[in-house]
Formats: sequence, structure tokens, C-alpha cells
Amino acid sequence: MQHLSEQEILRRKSLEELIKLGIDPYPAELFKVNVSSAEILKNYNINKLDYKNVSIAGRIMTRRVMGNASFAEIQDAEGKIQIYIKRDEICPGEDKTLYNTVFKKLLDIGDIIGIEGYVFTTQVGEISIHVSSLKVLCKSLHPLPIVKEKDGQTFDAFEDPEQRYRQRYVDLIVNPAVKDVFIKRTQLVNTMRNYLNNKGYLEVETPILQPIYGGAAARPFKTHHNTLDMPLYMRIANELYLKRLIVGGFDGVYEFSKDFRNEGMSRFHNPEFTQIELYVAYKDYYWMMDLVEEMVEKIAMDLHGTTEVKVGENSINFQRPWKRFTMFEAIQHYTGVDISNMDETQLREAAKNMGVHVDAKLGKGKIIDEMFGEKCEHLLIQPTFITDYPVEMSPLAKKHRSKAGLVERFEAICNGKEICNSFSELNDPIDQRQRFEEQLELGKRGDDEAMVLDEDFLNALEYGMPPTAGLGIGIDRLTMIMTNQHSIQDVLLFPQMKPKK
RNA sequence: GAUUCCGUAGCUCAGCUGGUAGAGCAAUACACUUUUAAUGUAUGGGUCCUGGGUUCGAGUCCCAGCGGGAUCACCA
Repeated sequence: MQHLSEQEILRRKSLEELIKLGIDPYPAELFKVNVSSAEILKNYNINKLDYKNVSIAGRIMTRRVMGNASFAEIQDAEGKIQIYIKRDEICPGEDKTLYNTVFKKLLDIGDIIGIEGYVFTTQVGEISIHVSSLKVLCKSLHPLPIVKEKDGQTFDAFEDPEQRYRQRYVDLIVNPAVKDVFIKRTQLVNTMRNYLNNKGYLEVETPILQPIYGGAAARPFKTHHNTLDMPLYMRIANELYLKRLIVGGFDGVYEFSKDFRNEGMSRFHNPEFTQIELYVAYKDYYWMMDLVEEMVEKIAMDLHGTTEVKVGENSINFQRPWKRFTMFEAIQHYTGVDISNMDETQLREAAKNMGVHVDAKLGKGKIIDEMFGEKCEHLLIQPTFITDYPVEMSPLAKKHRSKAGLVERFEAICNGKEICNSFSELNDPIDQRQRFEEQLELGKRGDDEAMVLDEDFLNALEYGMPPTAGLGIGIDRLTMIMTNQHSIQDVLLFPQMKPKK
């Protein structure tokens, strides 16, 4: 038996009382709603005649009882609206039970009711609904956190992160701004989907349970299939499957992919997260940069009506064109050192001079990556493309058409963080096999994030994949920027949490 | 994983050098027919995260654990 607080016991008693009065606290039949709170508040003053007979349902959020008349606020999916309940209006006869007992005593903040009535404006000027009938739709058994508000100031906000994430339903009820973040997240996904569909690309679904995981450097979750009696891995990326589809003759495919990585958690990392990956045949990474600019600019416009987005202290402008730097140019720009022709010994020396600590085991590519990560990335606030990465770090990207040791790869950096990763895809099957073999070597040396060799993927490439541009965008990260949220947990409805006791 | 801060009523938070647990909102009762953080009067409500220890006595001090936040590391 669960432990009940005083208030929870009282609510259960009220529930019993309602039933004794012949009122079903959880009725089965639909309640006809003909308007939303937001629509009334928006349009009532424009056309008052339309709101003589409104029927609306919502949760009781506040109550102000003044004898034989009361005000309350009810909240529906779109917002809150005040209702005015007069005893003799909802109880026209001798029997005043519905008002005196049901409304005043047995109903609580948090209960859901349906009302009918007409809209009017109170003496203080607030658009309200004058209630003519009231129906109980759902009795709530837990007291709701009470958040009060005046002149834009909030009092006693429900803000303990642990409770908010564990009981997101409560968070959504009492913190309307939270709901708005998730509406924007869906708008963001819709904008992308519409944009890509309009270009004629096909949204597809590929396996989440994979016998061989691939497409990224990460540690996977491992699971087991009972009937087949074999291990399966939850995908860390869908890249290799989408490229198989390009081999198969689709010219453009994309997937919003839930990926799973068995790694540490932080305000930027949840064990499961969402990426979109896109592959388009006969294109290269320059072409893909144009697409990213256009699509992300469109997202900003659709969400905010402007390309200018506030993120923390910064104002970020997504208007095209974005700045483009090669990785070497970026390092030269921020450190004054030109590393483009350095060998490994010189690079090690340069890193030391910059104050970048590099492990003796790191190869050339990793040293460059460390320099960029420590000296440049966090300074890139406005959206910027960084291009042409060392080949060692990009086993699935095509070698650069003119620069030895580099690949045709770019990342878009924004607010000091990567928001996408893209390359001209490696379609030379012999080169790809060599790269996988280098990864195997890394794995043997103890790198538990090294890629495994996927023989079937190589087989596909050997049939021939057209030149292809590929792209991955972290949806959670992009949503954080577009909605100005500090933590990934604030853009995931149900972030991963340890069970409580 | 490391460092650091936090955990007290349904919610937001006080609680001093250790001395029987406090406020506002919410709840209960009464009053009040256009209020709005409604108001007035009265009342009830606690496993002080858990387990040890020190002490005559622990919400408070010490140790361990659980959960959470922040920062750092790996990573998207």
C-alpha cells in the first residue's frame, strides 16, 4: 500500500463522495468541445457574437471562491482561461448541491472539468467564461504544484530538475514554456521533413537492431535475440544502411534515426538521441554545405520568423551564406600558426607552444583535432563551416580531390558546438577496406570505439556506389540551440534517469 | 569516471555555536455574488533522502550509501 499524504487521503474521500452523489468521476462518454482557450482570448473582442455558446474542457489551475460566486482558471492544451461560476446559474432550482458541495468542496485544483457558457469581460477587463453548466471529467488524486504568477513574475515555480524530468507530465501541466520547447522541436523536424520531401528524397527506415554496428566511432549497447540465439547491437548510426540504399539505386534517402551509444552522460549527451542522416547521389560536400545553410536558415525562420536566434548570452544569425574555413585556416586564424605543411614532430612542437596537451600516442590527425578543439571550436559562435579534416579521423569519408592527407569533410559549428557532420562519401571499395583494416588495428590496440569491419557493406560498395554526399545532424543539439535550452534533458521529453531506489 | 554543491510539509524555501521542527502558497472550517499572487479569521499537515557513528541530546557534526544539479574528461 502506497503512503498517502493528508491531501491525497482527502482527495480520495472527495472521490467517494462524488460517487455517492451519483457523479461518475471518470465518465466514459465524450465531452463535446467547440472552442479552445486561445481562440477565445484571441478572437472574442473581434467577434463577440461567436462566443455565446462555448463548450470547453480543461484542468482547474486556480480557484477563488467568494461565497455564492467563484472564479477559477482552467487550462486546456492551448493555455488558460478564467471561468466565472455563479451558484444560482448552475443550480437554477432549490438544490444547490452542484455548487455548494461538488464545486466548492469536492473539486480541487488539478481536476478536469467540462463547462458550457458564454464569454464576457469582467469589470477588471479579463475575458472570461460565464458558466451555465459544469461536468466532472476526471478527479485528480495528487495535489498539483501551485505556480502563481503576477505581472510576468512567477512565484513558487516548480523547477527541481529531478522531479521535472522524472514526472514530465507534471512539468508539462504547470510549466507552459516547457510545452512550447517540445512543440518547437516537432516543428523543427517537420520543417526538415518537408524540405527534404520537396526535394524528392525518400524517407526510409533501417534496422535499429544490427548484427554489426557501424557508421560512427562509439561503444554500442549489446542485446541478445533468443530464437536466433545471437548477439545484436542497438545502432550507433544508420550510415552504412543508407549507403546500401544508394547502391541499390535510390538517389536521395534520409532517416530520422534514434541512435544509442553506451557512453557517459552530460548536458550534451543522453544514451539515446536522434540524428537525421541524409545521402544524395552524384553530389559532393560543397553541394551539401549549400543544402545545410538553406535548411537550417529555413528552420530558424519557421520557428522564430527571423534568422536571428538568441542562445544564452549570444545572438546567432543563421542567414546565408555562413563563413567557411578549412581546419588549417581556422587554426591559423585563432593561433597565428600555419600548420598546413608540418610533419608530426613539428606538429607536436607547435601543439606544445600553443599550450595544447597531446598524448605521446596521438597520431598526426588527432593532434590537429586537439588543436582545433581546444583553440578554435568554442570561439565559433556564428554558424561556420569547418572543412577538410585529417584522413585518420574519418574512415568513411573520401580522400580530398587535391589535398593529400585530408578528406572532403565538413562540420558546421555554432555556439561553440558541432551541429552537423558531412562528407563526400568514400565509394572506393578498396580504399574503404583499407580504412576498416586500420580501424581493426586501432581496436586491437585497445580503442573500444574503433569501427568493426562490415563485410556486407564492403560487398555493397564493390557493386558500385555513385559519388554521394552524406550528412548527419544531431536533432537534440540543434533543438537546444533553436529553443535556447542549456541541457539536452530539456529537449527530451523523457531523458534517461537512474531509477529512484 | 573526477571534482563540487544540494536533498526539511503537496510546491517554493528558512532553520545561527548541537537543545522537542518553521514561513508563504496549497489543504481543512467559516465569511464573502465581477475576483485575479483575491481577502479575513481559525485549524490540521513531517521517515528532516537512507544507514551507521560522536553526544546526555543530531535536521544541524563525522563516515558510508542512494538520488539529483553544475563543471571537467570521452563523445553527437
